[in-house]
Amino acid sequence: MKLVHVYIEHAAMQLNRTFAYDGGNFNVQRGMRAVVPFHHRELIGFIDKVEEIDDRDAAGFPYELKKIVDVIDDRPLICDELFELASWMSHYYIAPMISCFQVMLPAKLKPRTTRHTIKTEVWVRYVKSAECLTVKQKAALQKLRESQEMLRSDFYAKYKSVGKKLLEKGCAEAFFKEASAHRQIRPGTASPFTLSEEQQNAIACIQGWKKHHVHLLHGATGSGKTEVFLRLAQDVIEQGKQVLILVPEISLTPQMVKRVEDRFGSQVAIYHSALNNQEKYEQFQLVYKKQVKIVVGTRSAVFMPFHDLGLIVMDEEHDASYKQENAPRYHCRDVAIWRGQYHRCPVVLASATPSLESYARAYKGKYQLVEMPGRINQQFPQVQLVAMRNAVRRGDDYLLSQELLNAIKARIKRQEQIILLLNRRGYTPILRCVSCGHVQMCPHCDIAMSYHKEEQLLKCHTCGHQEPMPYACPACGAHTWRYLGAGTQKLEELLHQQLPEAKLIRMDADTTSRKYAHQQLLQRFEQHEADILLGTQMIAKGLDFANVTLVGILNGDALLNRTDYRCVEMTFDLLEQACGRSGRGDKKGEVIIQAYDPAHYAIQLAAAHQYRRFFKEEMKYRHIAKYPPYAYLGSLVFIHRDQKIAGKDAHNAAKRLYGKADRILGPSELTKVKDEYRYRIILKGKDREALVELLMETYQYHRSQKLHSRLELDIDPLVLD
DNA sequence: AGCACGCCGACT
DNA sequence: GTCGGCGTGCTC
Repeated sequence: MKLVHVYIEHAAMQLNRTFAYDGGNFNVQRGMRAVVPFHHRELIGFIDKVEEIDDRDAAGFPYELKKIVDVIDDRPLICDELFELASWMSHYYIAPMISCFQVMLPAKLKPRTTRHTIKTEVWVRYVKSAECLTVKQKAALQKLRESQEMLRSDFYAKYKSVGKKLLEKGCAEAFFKEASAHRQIRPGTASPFTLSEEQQNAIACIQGWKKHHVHLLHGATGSGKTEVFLRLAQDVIEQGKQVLILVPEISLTPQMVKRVEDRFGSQVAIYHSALNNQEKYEQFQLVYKKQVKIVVGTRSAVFMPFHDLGLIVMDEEHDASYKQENAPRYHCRDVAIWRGQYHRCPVVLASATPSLESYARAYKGKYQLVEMPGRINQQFPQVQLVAMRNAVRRGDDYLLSQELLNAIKARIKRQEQIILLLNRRGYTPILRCVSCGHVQMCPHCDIAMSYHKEEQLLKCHTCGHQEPMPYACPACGAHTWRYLGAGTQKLEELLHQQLPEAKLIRMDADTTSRKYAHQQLLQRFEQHEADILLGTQMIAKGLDFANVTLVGILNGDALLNRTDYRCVEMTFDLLEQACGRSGRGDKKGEVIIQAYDPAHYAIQLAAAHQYRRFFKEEMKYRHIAKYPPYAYLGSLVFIHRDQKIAGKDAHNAAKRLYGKADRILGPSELTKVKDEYRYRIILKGKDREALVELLMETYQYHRSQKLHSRLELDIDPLVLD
């Protein structure tokens, strides 16, 4: 008989082991999904190992082997490569196998759901011709015959009554087909640009390595990295292989998607989180059935079922959205490099501001460092720093200095466009009672609520809780409020007062919640329907508007006030990326950075575009404090609705861990989120594998003690606040 | 999770 | 003698 080992998903128990079943007469292979009986119910699981055993041996099992109810797939959904990848991830990120399978698949194919939810659509095809047809009917039938098959709705739309008649007469017939992405066959149109010497060099450097290798393409903003990717991709496609291009967030990089589609036409699949389940499933099928050559996608696209990858490109490789913040907490970069190694193909990590980890590896020679320091248009924007302390002292608005205001006026006069970056949503973040100093906090999180003037609401930016703006102070009954800080809504209002003639578009989480809102707003800006684009950090990256000659960064050092070990790096990235939005066309660009601490090295070096010096400076601090890339981090967060329980479990765990890691920090209390208290312990270690073992051991102990708090592990955490 | 099993007290 | 309330443990 066939002994089949199956991974099962179960809500309460994180089952990270297989269960054995009798495979019966089913065609069973590793990576297929199967319906199995499990404790009085039927569940869907993933088949792991299949072995042929003697029936007498089966009788010797300490438990009764149940029969598989059904096998869902007729070929493995998780191929050998992805199975191996899942095993690696499960260990590397300390996550259950089943969660690794889950993250690889679009929701429609995940174990919970059954195959019945897969959408089908009605198609029509040619059957036969007949004598009795009218001229119109004959013409319609001929068209159908030429195109072999058509979507019934399209067919009816084209030939209303004629189409129905043809079906009635039996000349055409309807049939069901699984819905798939509709791709018009269109060739790539855009002709390649002439390459600069720098671009040619970069391509030669990368192609010089025949086998798998990781390359770090450090190219200044506007240096023409995209064209390098497209050339490399073209070459790989001509060899008959596939290409994966990863981008941080598709809605923010519409221009990248457009350029790839223009060049390669219908050979491209797009995969990102804004697609609905059906759309994701359709794009997944395009790759599974080998119908596309290139995938452009966000983090989750790194799991597409490729069979012959020839190149992986990761644009903006430093971006934090490549890290998944729930289990399995993988970093897309690690997975991309793993797959590159498996397929023996080059992996190109690209950024104007590489992560310190990647740059350090390139610096040491583990990756090939390819530099493109110049800009295509040969000019960098001029950067001006404004010390806000002085500006406020002489009477400027604390949001907008006179220098920036004058510069904006000058651009509007010259019909040029402006991007303003303010890293804060809402109107004024904090509402404080003048008489008693009360600040309204979110009832579920220990975080001050933000005031949104347009809707007259207080919103919590952590959990989304909203409540109407209180008239009287709940603490003392007074009704004079003081507004502290300023957000995008407030800035919009201020600009309307100061520059009543200027048209502006505001872009933040509040104006872009609708699907395609991003693209629409950006398109309107591109067509010069507004002079000013005002937004949060979502507008700092990837945008390419030739007519923008001024970028204003309103609170250049806001990120520096955070407690996170990466806040300085994040400040540098944000400033350097924002600078890159200015002067991308023929006109000279300018950048104005307002800051309260303009002497800080992150701001000074970003203003001077000195990545290398920033790298060396910041690495000193990381070295002293033993932070990445000098050490690995592990984070343990204990969570419970009862503060005492969360705190006690965390302290006990810290006691047990003491002396086992190179350094241990905490437990420190984090802010309450969604009514749950959280305590974090941070471990630092030189040896990642030892850290993994230690975290795993702690987790198992925590489970074996049946403690009530929930323990969340994160190895290589990116954010620690 | 969710269900069976078993231990023990209450009640016919 | 038996019914049922809840704590415990298992799921191929």
